Parts: sequence; structure tokens; C-alpha cells
Amino acid sequence: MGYVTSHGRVIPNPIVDDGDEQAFCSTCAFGSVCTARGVDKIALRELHCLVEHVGNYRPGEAIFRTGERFGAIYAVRQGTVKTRLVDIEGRELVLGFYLPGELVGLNAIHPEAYPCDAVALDTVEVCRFSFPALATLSTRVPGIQQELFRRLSKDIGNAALLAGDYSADERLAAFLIGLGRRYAERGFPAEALHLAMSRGDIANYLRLAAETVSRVLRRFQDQGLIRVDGRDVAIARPAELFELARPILQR
Amino acid sequence: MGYVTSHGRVIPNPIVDDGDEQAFCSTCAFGSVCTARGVDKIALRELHCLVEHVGNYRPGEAIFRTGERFGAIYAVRQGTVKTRLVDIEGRELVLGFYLPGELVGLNAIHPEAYPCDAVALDTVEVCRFSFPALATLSTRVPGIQQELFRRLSKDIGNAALLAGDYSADERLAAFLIGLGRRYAERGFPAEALHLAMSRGDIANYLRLAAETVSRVLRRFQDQGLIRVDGRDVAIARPAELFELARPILQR
DNA sequence: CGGATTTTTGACCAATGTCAAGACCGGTGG
DNA sequence: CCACCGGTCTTGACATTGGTCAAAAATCCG
Repeated sequence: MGYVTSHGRVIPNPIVDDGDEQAFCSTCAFGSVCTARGVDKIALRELHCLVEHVGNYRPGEAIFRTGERFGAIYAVRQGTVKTRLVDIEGRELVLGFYLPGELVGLNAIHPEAYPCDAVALDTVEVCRFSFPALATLSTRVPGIQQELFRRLSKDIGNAALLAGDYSADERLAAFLIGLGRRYAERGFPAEALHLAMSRGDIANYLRLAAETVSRVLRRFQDQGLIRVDGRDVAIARPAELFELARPILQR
Repeated sequence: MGYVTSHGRVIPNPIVDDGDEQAFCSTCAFGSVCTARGVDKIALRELHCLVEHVGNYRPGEAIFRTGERFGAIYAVRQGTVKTRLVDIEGRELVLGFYLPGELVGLNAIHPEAYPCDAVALDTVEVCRFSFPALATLSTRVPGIQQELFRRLSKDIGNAALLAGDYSADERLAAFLIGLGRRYAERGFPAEALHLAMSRGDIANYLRLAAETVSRVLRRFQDQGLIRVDGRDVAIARPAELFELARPILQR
């Protein structure tokens, strides 16, 4: 499986192999808990039981919706998820994009209801973790509690990233570099990105106009920093692009 | 104790009474755990032991600094704390303001080092919670774990608030209303604010220029929405101000 | 092929930032 | 008590970035 671009290249999707009970999902949100650190087999089996494998959301389908009672968090297994809220006038506000291995729904713990929609951008599979069950388990397995704390803490930092008053160039550079890094964490090349989201979504997420995203990508390409082919972006000069993104990434 | 304004009014500071072992700090971050919900006395005593009461930071003094190894989170007891990061060129970026009862340092769990400075804006007292100890305790006391999850989750939402592409008017209205609400949660009037932070800090936090903050406050006053007297702000028409802030506050 | 959607491009505009100057305010010392 | 000083705050004039509007081009998809 993969994604065939308009140039005929094949970009592999970060797909998760199912794994057995010991290995569990190799790129799963809790993979590090289950594999690297010696979590006892019983706890691992419990985590495995607790998980509900939900699959085959099609583009545009919602995993959860604003206002639904909070009951579970989701780990993306395949595809890309965006979270967004829609205000009274119907304007959309994109909050984030989630790649395989990342957790969606952490921001719903506090309000006890999902404060946003989670929408599949392509074909998506997720793992559903009942939160009460996960919380209970994590009192018995410190490694899991620790992992939850870390994920939550990380999201606070990420949310603050965008908040600065950065230029359009800085935002886009940081977006591309950041995406590349996240792919690289899952073992995919950091310089050959396939964007699952539209320009409009990117623009919305970066608080820019879609036209601005277009123009900046164009200019980056003219400057030889990247090569754009529709939704495929190759980062030609990662170092220079990073230099642009530095004010955001390297606080 | 209180704050005497240039008009001679006295604005009470939200000061925490020490409380006994049962009541603990009435406005403390974990107050709800310790009081409302029936946490057993032993656990409460343990929490009480774990806490280190650190006091008397003067304006400008740091509670922790960027890059220091993460070891504890802090609950504000008295005064106001700002968190900020300073980039390579020395430009400041204000991340947040913390009132009594609020937790500082949650964003440091993941990187395992404080990603920002925490600075006292006035006379500040805090409670220091060793994080490893707190995490351990929270495996035994589900209420505490729950409270930590909720606080972390809440911060994710808050961080995202600012990130929208809102107008200067919307930002300032939301800032004032939000501050009022947080004071109200601690039992202080939501309509008579004393700002512990400078215009520059507010501007920086809202990603505006200090001049813009000045101008908008001026205009709000001319429109009769608020009354400004230096760092004292009275909200004259909360409903109308909220209407301005609605796009941000009522997602 | 044809209609719909997304993306790109161009021309213009407005909100907010920047720069500069002056007002205010509180603290200090004569 | 008053004058001075430093920092904060306000106000005005002007510049700039990115948004808006409109239309063309490209892409998708049946």
C-alpha cells in the first residue's frame, strides 16, 4: 500500500503492523511503554485488552464530534486526522494534525466533552482507549501514567508553538520541518512529505490565508528550498529551511 | 492586606490562608481533591508532607529558569507569576499568567527541563510539589491523578485559545473576561481587576504591540465598556465585553 | 468530456506594527 | 515640599504584512 503521486512516485504511508501481544503496535502511542521499558506482561496484556481497534474512516468522516461526552482517547494507527472547531458562523478553526502513533482527544479530559471534531483526512484507522479504564490501569502501571503525563505536557508545548506572532515564512517553514521530523520519528524520510491536508487546512492551521500559503510555497520553491508537486513536498535544503523556522522551533 | 489604587480604593489580593491539615490550602491547586472529594486523610497528609512552601519572591525574581532540570511543579499561593521564554536575540515571549490556585510548570514534564522562565510579577508565594513524589502519590490516590490529568488537559485548551487569528479587540476583551472569571473562581469580584502585569506584558502575551493595547483599552473606555485607572480595570458592561470576546471564549 | 473543487496569481486594502515624541507616575534625594 | 529621574503608558504619523476579492488555471472524479 502507498500513495501514487502525479509523477508516478510511490510514497509509503506510515502503516502500523498489528504486532503480537508482546510487541503490540510498533508505532503505537504506548509503544515505548510496551517495548523499550520493561512493562510486565500482565499489564501489557491488560492494555491490549483495553484497546479497541476501530478502522476504516473515510475522508471527512468524524472519529468524534464537538460536544460528545468524553469517554476515550484515540491513537492514530493509519492515515492523518485533523482536529477542528467550527464557530457559530460556520467558520472552521483547525487545531492540529495527527499522524500514526499520535494521540487525539487529550484536550477533552478537562471539559469532559470533546471540545472539537476529529476528522479523517484520508483512510484512517485508530485505537480507542477508554479513558476511565486507561486511568485506572495507569495507577497500577507507572510507565503508562508517565507516558500520559508526557503526552499531555508535550501537547501544551506544541499548542504554544503556533501562538507566537511569527511571519508567514516562519510558520510554513516550521510546519514543514515539524512534519518531516514527525515522519522521521516513525521511520519515514523527513524530506519527502506527502500532505494529507489541503492548502486551506494548512492555512487555517497556521492562521494564514490559503492564498498566502500558496504564495509562500511558490517562493520557497523559486528559492530552491523545496520542490512542490501538488500535495507532495520535497525538502531540498533542510538546513536553510530550518534556519527560517528557527525562531519557532528552537525557542 | 490589599492593594491601594491611585483612587484610594482597596483591592483585596487573593491571598491564601494556610489552612490546617484537613482543609489544606483552600484555594490550592489540589483544594478540590482535598476538600470537595473525599480523599482519605492519610493521602491528604501525605500530600501535605510532600509540599514545600516557598515564599517571598520579589517582582522580577525567577521561580525557575529555562533549561533547569525539571523536578517540581508549583502552585501559586499569592501574587501573580508570568512564564516567558527569551529567544536568542533577547526578545521576550510571554506564555502565560498564573493566579493563586493555578499550577506552573506542567509544560516541563515532557522535555524534562523547564522550557521557560517563571517570574514573579509582584510578591509571590508558591507551593512546590516534587513531581516524582507527586506522580508516585497519584498512583495511590486516583483523585490526585485525575486532578493532574484535568489540569494538563485544561492547559492544552488554554494554549490553543490564543492561537486563533483574532483581532486586537477580541483578544483584549477575552483577556479581561478570562481574567475576571479566574478571579471569580477564587471568590473575588470578576468586574474589578487589578493587573499585576505591565501593558507590555499583556501586549506580548496577546501578540500585539504595547501601543495597540493602549489604544484598544482607550477605545473600550471611550465606548463605556470599561473604566481604566492605571493597572486597575473595572468592567462596566460585562455582557457587551463578552460579546466582543465570544469568538474566542465560546468556541 | 464536463462540472466541481482546489490551487494559483494579481490587484488592492486594512489592520496592526513601527518609529518617534510626549505625558504620566512613583520613587528618591535635596 | 519640590525637582528630578527612570520607567511605563499614551498618542500621532506612517509603513508593511498579510487579508480580501476576483478570476484564471489546474486537478479531481465521475
